[in-house]
Amino acid sequence: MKLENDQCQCRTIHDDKVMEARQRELGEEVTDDLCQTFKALGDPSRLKILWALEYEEMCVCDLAALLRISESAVSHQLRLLRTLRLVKNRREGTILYYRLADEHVSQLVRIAMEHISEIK
Amino acid sequence: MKLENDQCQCRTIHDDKVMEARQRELGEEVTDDLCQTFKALGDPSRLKILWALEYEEMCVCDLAALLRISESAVSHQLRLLRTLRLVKNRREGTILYYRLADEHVSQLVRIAMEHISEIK
DNA sequence: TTATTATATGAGCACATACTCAGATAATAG
DNA sequence: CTATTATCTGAGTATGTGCTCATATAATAA
Repeated sequence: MKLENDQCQCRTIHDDKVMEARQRELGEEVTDDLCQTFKALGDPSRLKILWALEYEEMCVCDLAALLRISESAVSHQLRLLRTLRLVKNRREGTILYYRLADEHVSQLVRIAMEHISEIK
Repeated sequence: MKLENDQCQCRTIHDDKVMEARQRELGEEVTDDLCQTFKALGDPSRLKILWALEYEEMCVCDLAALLRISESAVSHQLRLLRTLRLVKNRREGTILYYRLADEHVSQLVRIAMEHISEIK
């Protein structure tokens, strides 16, 4: 058992493991991008929006009616999902129809469902 | 174009779509469980922990040294990950070695990486 | 042009959460 | 038993975030 004090007072028991793990570490930017994606899926309103859009495109009004929250709230969430390129939209007159940007959301939800069904 | 005011002042443009979406809606409990899982992956410290454990089991000290945060902070996060059955541990004397509970975390991270790499 | 409809957006607030700190447990050594 | 080591945990705090409200913008209709 080995003790080592560095400036942040961290004890390190297995230096070799820590060193190896550092080789494999994700960059800060990649980590943050991944977290933003997962965080987007980690809110009930946004997850419901994405789940609804997996089946067919919908407008802001429809999503607000479905989730029983304000259109403003939906719009705020859609902006975030747009920024993360999880949804896209197309305009038809004054109406904006939103849809999933790609297959990844569906895949992520499906795997997470597998997980929660196996641990219950 | 159809206007309909219910008690929560929501306009619904496409009643049919909303009705269909309601049939497919996830239950509240499933939604919350999914969100908790994604939220767990949506924090940089927890994601780094999970990413490290994907390669090999590690103890609290090692993870604290790797992430350069306190052991207490690591322990708090590991408790959450344990509750969500994302990690497991085994005891060897006073040391607890943590590892991933199943394959789902790896799969989720891999798909999320695909997503962020395709949108850059 | 003005009016209407659908959506977007900034500010503010209430609640959630990730950390620190102090102290409690659990296993082992002497 | 006591001392030490590794980990856990509750309370407090600072930051983050999801909503509401008011207002702005964009496309269409009259």
